[in-house]
Amino acid sequence: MPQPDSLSLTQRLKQAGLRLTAPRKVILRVLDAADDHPDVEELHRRAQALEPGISIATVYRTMNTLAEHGLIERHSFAAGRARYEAQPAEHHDHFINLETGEVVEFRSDEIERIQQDIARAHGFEIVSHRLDIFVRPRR
Amino acid sequence: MPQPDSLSLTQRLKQAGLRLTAPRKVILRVLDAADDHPDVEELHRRAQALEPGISIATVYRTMNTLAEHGLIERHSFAAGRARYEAQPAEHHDHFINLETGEVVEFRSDEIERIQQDIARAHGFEIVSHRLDIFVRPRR
DNA sequence: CACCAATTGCGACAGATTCGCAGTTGAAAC
DNA sequence: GTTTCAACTGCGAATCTGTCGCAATTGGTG
Ligand SMILES: [Mn+2]
Ligand SMILES: [Mn+2]
Ligand SMILES: [Zn+2]
Ligand SMILES: [Zn+2]
Repeated sequence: MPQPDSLSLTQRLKQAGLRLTAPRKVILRVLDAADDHPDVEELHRRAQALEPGISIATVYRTMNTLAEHGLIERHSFAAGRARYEAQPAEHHDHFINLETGEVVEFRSDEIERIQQDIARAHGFEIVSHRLDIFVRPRR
Repeated sequence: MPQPDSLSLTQRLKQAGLRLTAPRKVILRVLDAADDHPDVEELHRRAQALEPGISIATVYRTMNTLAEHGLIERHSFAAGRARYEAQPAEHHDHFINLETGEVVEFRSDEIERIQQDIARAHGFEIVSHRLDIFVRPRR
């Protein structure tokens, strides 16, 4: 059951009872424009480009707040910095191209279904999951 | 194509051209005895119990070395410390019980196959992957 | 327009892991 | 059995990512 994703990030932020502050306006715009999976430093860089003065601590805190409220997803594909994306309309998993660092999204209803089946067989209920596939181009 | 897993960790260590030092003897024994997914602190604790004086820096370095040579697997189920296990004979994925912290292993040949198919369809070759499923007991 | 809890910027702090370095030691070669 | 020396170790300092305390600011409601 995905959330009402027809709403903009801004609308969802207010709906969650959070304040639409100046830094958040900028960060939400950055997230909305992103078609990749930027880390906090990159988000900060992009936000700074739009509006200098935003603190990186605020980016960190905002990502925490947005994640807690389900407006974004946090990933940790590799060691090091976490990476983020706006909560997608439909769940997907990721290929990480080890040669380029590029991240490609995919989705398999079949895999999703099997996960459910196995979890149920073990007496579990799935809260969340992540499937990260590290790949390289076929030669 | 799994590696020659019939060999003991010790044998594989030597075969990799690594030195079988006193601390490593202990750490390998700890890894071999573990049936769970301990973190560095826990490994250090267990190693200390067998042989006081082993430094945690050595445990860190040893885990890196063993991982580089494919003798162990490193996991990061949650934020915080990484967790380890001896390279299993057969690949498996993990359920993480959010209520107890317990880790349960499972394997689905079907999921593995589908991953291969999708990767191939994208022109990728899989190097590695991880599927972590965070669950709770069904009420 | 006043009010006040939520939010921000800043620098200090924390947790996990890595690193530099001097001393030790496997194990290969005498 | 000795010698030899690069690999390895212990220690503490350093690094890196992320969090926190606090005083100042500010959304948004009345
Ligand atoms: Mn999935
Ligand atoms: Mn798998
Ligand atoms: Zn994605
Ligand atoms: Zn496991």
